[in-house]
Amino acid sequence: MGISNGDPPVTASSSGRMDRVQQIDLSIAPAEETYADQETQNMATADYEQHPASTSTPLPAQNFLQLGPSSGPVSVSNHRASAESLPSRFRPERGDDSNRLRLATNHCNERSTVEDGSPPSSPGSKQKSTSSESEIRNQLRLARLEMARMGEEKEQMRRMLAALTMDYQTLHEHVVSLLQQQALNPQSAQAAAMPRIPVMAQIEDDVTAVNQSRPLMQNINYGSSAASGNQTAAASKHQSSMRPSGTVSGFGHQNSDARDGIEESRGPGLELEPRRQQQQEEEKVFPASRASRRSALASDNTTTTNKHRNRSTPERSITRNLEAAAGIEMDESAGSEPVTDDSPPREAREREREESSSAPPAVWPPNKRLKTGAMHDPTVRNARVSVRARSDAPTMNDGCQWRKYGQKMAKGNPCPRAYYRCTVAPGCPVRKQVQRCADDRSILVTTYEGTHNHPLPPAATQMASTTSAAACMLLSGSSSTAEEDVRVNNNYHQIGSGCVSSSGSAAMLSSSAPFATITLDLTSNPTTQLSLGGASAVPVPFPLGGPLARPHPWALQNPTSLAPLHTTQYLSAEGARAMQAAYSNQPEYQAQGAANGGPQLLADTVSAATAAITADPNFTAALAAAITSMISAQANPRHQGSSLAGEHSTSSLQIQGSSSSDMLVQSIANSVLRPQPNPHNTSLGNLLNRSALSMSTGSEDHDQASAQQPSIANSQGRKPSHTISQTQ
DNA sequence: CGACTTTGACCTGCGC
DNA sequence: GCGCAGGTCAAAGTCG
Repeated sequence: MGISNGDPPVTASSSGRMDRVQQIDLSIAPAEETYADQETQNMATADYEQHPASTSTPLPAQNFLQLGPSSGPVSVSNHRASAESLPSRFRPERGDDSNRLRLATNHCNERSTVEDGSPPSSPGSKQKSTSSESEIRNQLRLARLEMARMGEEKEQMRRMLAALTMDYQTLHEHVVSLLQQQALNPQSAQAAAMPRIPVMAQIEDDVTAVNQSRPLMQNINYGSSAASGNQTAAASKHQSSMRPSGTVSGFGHQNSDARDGIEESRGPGLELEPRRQQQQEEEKVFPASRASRRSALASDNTTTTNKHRNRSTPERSITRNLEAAAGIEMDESAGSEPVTDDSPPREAREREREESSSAPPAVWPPNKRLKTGAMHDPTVRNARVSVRARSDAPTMNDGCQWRKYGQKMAKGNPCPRAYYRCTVAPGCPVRKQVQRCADDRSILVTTYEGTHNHPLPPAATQMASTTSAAACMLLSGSSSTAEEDVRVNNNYHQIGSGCVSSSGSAAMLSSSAPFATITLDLTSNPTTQLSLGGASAVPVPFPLGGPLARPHPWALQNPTSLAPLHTTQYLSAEGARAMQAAYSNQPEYQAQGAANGGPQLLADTVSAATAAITADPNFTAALAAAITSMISAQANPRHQGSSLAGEHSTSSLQIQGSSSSDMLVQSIANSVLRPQPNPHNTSLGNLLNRSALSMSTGSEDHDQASAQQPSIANSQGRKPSHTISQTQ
């Protein structure tokens, strides 16, 4: 599946992509990875997790098997049984074999060429030729044996995938039925507000049991778990805290306790013990309360000069990180607690800082971890949702209150970029960037980042919901990854460069590495465009509004792990209508719309965009192709791009509709339309399952896909990416 | 007077 | 190590 287009070299964020490859890719092996230690195929699961070649990162236990929505207590044993064979199965043996075969073949060819050019009558040439022929025959025989073995493995993988898919489907059906029962129950409303529905708790317990029994399976992600499973404790805490109890996020497993929040927020997801340990270690390293730190900084700020006030010292970074990670908790402390001077003196804090810096490397230095564009959680801060819309106003009216806190001139754009912070609630981490398009200054590009930790106004809520779903979908394409310590399950959604026209016809989503960015282009015409970009883009309809009000825990896993690919899909109007119909059938949205009485235009936009994106069966193909491309890019680090949205070049890839589109589309629709406890798992799980299945359907499929892929026409000549334009 | 905007400085990550 | 670019902060200024 190698897409060879000169892509940027591997960056720190690329490690997560490799993890994703391992999560999803059952049959496509990184073409460039070589697993010299063939004996490791027989290694135990734990050994495999620590296999030095299995990932470019030192992160063990990041080999995910994403099964999709984990929805039921059913067939856990099957998962376990299936997983028994995973360690060796998921190893990129095929790629390894392929490489070896390829190398062998090339070797033979080279030899033949050289020898053919030698004088045939020279002494010893005949003998030499005979020996080389025998060698070639031996190599061919070996190659055949390898191929036969690969075929057997392929069959095994197919069977395993089929079993996993069946398990998942069973679980999903079970959960759906339970949810329906809950809906019929008069107490369903209350149950819906429960942070943790019983069935999910049971599933979670089952999955946890499986994980505990099998170390490798710790990272099995059932749908949303995929995202959450990788989340760090801080991120989990952040996520859990970011869900106000009063919000409608049905999947919000609220729990004030950080560690509980990890498990709860992940739903059936699995938490790695090392992550807990990491959080504990972090707390050890930074024992002081976040509030006191903030107070300390505040007090320090008042006593120091402007130049030396709480500037970005490591401590400050830590504080930022903690603040961001703490979410509401931190906000509350900041908002309600007066700035006291109970903080330790500067000397003490510097000492503490030194201690922190000298802490064992088991804990990634927070001041380093935070930076990569994300203060505390790369997923949180890396995921963005952009909205392009024509507006004469300085900023779009998205229903939220914003306060401008900065303005900078961005490179490549004569128009300044303004930075806004949500002021609806104190401490809301949501920020947005507003910048006019350099080409067309009538177009306002608004990029949202973060998740509201407060209820949103009706107008903003709808849009945020859709945005959230879109971001989830987008990011679901990218499996959870593990950055250095794997932090996933962040309620984070971004809009990068997509569009949904108010007419309900055009929506273009794109994401680009290293930031997973979904872009809604409201400036385009009625054709819905789905652009899966750089990281992974999933076409999702976004109502104008703002950041995600109802975050999907699993959604923003690790944007950085997304492949630098672009996929663009043009959805048919028929699909849009179908999806709109489906959308209108969503009780949640109906009730919401009725209660809110929000702008009908906004609702129409959302519904239309959702419909357009999710109804089109071809979307499935686009998604599958995007995932495939992402996997390929992950397998080939050179393909990893780091360009921001709108900066990457675009290539085109023509793909045909997928036969599995119905199910996937339905899953996506569920995800978009029902941001409930784990419905998004469906889409993610199906997506991944489909992707894995399609990838495991044989090498011919791969070859076909590979052959399809690169029709690369760099339009911008920067970092090549790929656009999947679906032909209808 | 409070809320908001402007603006220069600062910090960090990344590429060279 | 240096410079660049993006992002953030907070004092100063502005507005209602």
